[in-house]
Amino acid sequence: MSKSEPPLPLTPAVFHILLALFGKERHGYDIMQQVRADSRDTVKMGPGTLYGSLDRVIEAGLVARGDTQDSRRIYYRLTALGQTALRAETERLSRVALVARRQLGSA
Amino acid sequence: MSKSEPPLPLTPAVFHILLALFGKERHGYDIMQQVRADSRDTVKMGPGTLYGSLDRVIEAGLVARGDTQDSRRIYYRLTALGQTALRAETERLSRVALVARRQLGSA
DNA sequence: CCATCATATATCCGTGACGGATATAGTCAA
DNA sequence: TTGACTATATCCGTCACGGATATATGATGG
Repeated sequence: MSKSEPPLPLTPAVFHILLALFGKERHGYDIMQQVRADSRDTVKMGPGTLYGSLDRVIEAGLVARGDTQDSRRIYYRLTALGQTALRAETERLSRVALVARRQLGSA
Repeated sequence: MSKSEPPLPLTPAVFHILLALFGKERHGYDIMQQVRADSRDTVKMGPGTLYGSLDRVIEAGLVARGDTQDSRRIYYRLTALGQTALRAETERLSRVALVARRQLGSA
C-alpha cells in the first residue's frame, strides 16, 4: 500500500536514511554507521528510530527491499520516488541553510 | 529554570523560530509569517506548534520576553544562548546539506 | 577457554513534539 | 453586519522518536 505522495518536509531521521541509501544498497546496521558519518556524529540513530522509520518509509514507497542476498543481512534500496523525495528535500534544506547563513552573516 | 545546554540538533520548528527572531524582536503571529517567508511556504507552523515550542524554548533559555511593549502583542527575543544554538544548528544544517548535494551531484 | 565487544536485526513502549481544531477578541473593509 | 485578517491561547489526539531490551553470531584477547 504505497502512498502516492511523500509528505515534505521529510523528518530528519527519514532524510538521513534516504541519503545513506543513495547510490548504494545497504543493510540496517550499515545505514546507522553511514548516518553517523554523514552527520559527523551529530545524529545518533538508535535501532528504534531506524527500524521504525524503515517501516514507514517502505510503507510510503520511498524505499524497497534490495536484491543483494546475504543470510543475516537485509538490504534496502531507494525507489525512484525515494530519490525524488531526497532531491527535493536536499534542495529545500540547502535553501533554508542559505537563508539562515545570510541572516546570521549580516549581523 | 533555564537549562544549561541546548540539545542539538534543534527540532525544525525550534530552528525556524530562532531564525525568525534573529536580529529582531517579534510577536507570535509575526513569527508565523516570517517562518513561512524564510521557508518559501514549505513550512506551515500552526498556533499549536508555535506556542508550544515557544514555551519549551523559553524554558530552555533560548528565548526571552522582549522589551517592546504593546498591549495585545507579546514580543520575544533571542538570548545569547539562543544565538549560540542558532549558529551551531545553522552550521550543522549547512554541512549536512553540503554532504547531501555532493552525494546527489556525483551520480 | 571464556569473556567481551562489534555486528546485526528486531520489538516494546514511554515521552514528548507536533499540529489541527477550537475559542476569544479587536480591526477594517465591502 | 458579515467576513477576513490579526493576534494570542489552550486542548488533545497522533505519531515519530529513541532508549532499553532481547537474541544470535563472529572476532578478539587475556
